Amino acid sequence: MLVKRVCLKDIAEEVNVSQTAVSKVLNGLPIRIGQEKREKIIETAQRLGYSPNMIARGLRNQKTKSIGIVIPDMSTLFYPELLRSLEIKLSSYGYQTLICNSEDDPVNEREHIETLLSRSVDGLVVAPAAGRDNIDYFKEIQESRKTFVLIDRYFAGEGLNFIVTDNKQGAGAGVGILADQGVARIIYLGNRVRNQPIDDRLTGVREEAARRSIGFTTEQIFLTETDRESAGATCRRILGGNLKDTGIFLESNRLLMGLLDAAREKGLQIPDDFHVIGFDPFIAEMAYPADYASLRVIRQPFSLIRQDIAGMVQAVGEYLVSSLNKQSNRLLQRMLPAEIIPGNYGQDA
Amino acid sequence: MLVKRVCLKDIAEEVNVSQTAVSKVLNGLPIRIGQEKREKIIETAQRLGYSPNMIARGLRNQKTKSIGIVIPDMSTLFYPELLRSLEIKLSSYGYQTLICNSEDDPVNEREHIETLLSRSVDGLVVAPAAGRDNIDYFKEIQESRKTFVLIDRYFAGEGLNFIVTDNKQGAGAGVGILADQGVARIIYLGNRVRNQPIDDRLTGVREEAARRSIGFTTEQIFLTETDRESAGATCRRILGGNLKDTGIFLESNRLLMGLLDAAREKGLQIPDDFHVIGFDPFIAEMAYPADYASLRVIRQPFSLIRQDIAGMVQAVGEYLVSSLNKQSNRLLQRMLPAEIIPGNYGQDA
DNA sequence: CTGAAAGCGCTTACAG
DNA sequence: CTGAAAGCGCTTACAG
Repeated sequence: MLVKRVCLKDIAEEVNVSQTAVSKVLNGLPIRIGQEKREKIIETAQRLGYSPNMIARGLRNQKTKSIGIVIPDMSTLFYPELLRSLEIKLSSYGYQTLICNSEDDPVNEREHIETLLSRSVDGLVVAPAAGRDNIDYFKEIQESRKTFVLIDRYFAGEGLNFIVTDNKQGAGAGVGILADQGVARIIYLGNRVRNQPIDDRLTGVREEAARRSIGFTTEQIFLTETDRESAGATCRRILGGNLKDTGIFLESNRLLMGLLDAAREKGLQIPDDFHVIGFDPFIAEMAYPADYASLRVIRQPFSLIRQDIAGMVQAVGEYLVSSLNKQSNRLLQRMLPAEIIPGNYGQDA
Repeated sequence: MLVKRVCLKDIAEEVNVSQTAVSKVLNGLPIRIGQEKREKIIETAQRLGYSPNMIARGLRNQKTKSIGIVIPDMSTLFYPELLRSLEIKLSSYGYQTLICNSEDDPVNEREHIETLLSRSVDGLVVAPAAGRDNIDYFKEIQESRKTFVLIDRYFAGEGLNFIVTDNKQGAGAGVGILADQGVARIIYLGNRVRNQPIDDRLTGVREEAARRSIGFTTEQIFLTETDRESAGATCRRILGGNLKDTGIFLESNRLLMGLLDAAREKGLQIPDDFHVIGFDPFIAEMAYPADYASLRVIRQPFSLIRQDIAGMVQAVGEYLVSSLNKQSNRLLQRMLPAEIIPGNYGQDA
């Protein structure tokens, strides 16, 4: 049989007190009641296995103790990692996580947010999908005083809350590493589909290159689809040219395998034939023979620029808690510094 | 200002009909009402941006159109991948995914399930944490006729629903591959913390080894903690012994990096000095120099046994839909075959 | 056929 | 101080 969950009324009848009394005692609210009755209520609740119906409570309180999270992608380790930390954090504050996957499509994204809103989530954390389609929609939500924050990706100058990596700074630091390796010329490999954070990376490279008088012109920027095939094709063009004192800047770790595939074809190695730096540790899924072969191109590990996921999650957690409790609704726009993970040039790998 | 969402009553007042009429029209339920009024209702709902409050609906219907998912781990690519497919599937059926992370701890697991239940999820998909602590609890839930299914991990002979990989069959197939490579002796590297699926793997190896008269005794089973250090230490002991015609069977992909570290230290290579097969494509997070060095131990890619994640998700999806709609509550215990991903021995890697 | 009213399980303002 | 009653936003059995 479908067992009915016990509710306040059941306890009230059992103990012979009002439902109000039960509610107040169980929630630790002030109420004058005999010690004996109080204990009886608590004992009975325990015995019957009472646990409050959060749906009813949510309807009554207009608060559900839940947070909606929308991310564009679960196929790298980046968002799952972010999700995991966020879930642990929120759950420690008693919040339930509702996740949605937009698959980087603004239409999906919007539908998912509508659903989350119809489920009365108390707050929304969104790593927005590609494009600017939903900016006005986000503004509406934020202006409705719903707790709202963008994570990882943002939009500049739109007055939306965000917590992201300082991509410009990180990219600049990466150029510094290349310069230390004697690079005199940078080739930038980026995604064709643009968004603010990766534009910031490009800006960071351009500005730091200028500051250090490293050659960097428009012809040195290559944009590509991120699938391995396309990235590989683009890289074959890059690697076909002159590579003397060249550092290749990878806008994201998704582009690496394509680069390695192309290098392998041409018999080139890192760092012997060119230098590399890029954003975020990449993961290799060692399922296919070709992967091993391509990884061999890396004769010595290069440095990486890593986003501070833990820091972002920490910041989001703090923001949610403060925003959810108080009515404070001030603008929050934070950029967290990226970190350099050094390779080991000069040592034996 | 915190904008109030529009509700049925608002529409009813605006159009001057009963709330009942609005509800029925909007839900496409049979109602005799003038074409004009009907259109007015729909138009008004649209204009005011009405969207039903799922919390209220959930309370009234005792159904929330939501599914709770509890997984033990988000740090490999396995569960995120599973989560992603599941979320896409469920969302296509109009179900919201509530996820929780037990961190492989039964106490967390139980707390999370309590929370999910208090949120009136319609169903529960659980990849159970280590140990058997919650078996009785799971039984209670399943017997209460709540839609309930274990995924990826299960308990034999307990009458609980599950959809998992046929680990015994997969492991046996793996032994076949090793045999084809001329292996005459198997060393089994497994997790110290046991559960049913990995026990099945061990059984599969044992039975297939016996069938093929491949040496496999208790001394050839090594159990270890799964962290890289511990696995490495265990593997140093293994690799210190005789390795002639030896195939190492890896119970899970988490053990690989330890094996590679140990092999590198000892100057051993695959397949020159020993053979390997194991469960699931492993991922390498290429952040640290040592990872590259250790991966070089693999001179030629070995074969892998892969679980059919897409198949499991498909099966779970089908089960949920049928169980949620009908009152059919029959026992579901399915094992999906594993697949071999061939390495490329004999070719140049 | 139709719409007012009950009720899902809570919390809390308010009448006694 | 206390507990009955209202109300959160829905759906649907039921009285008219």
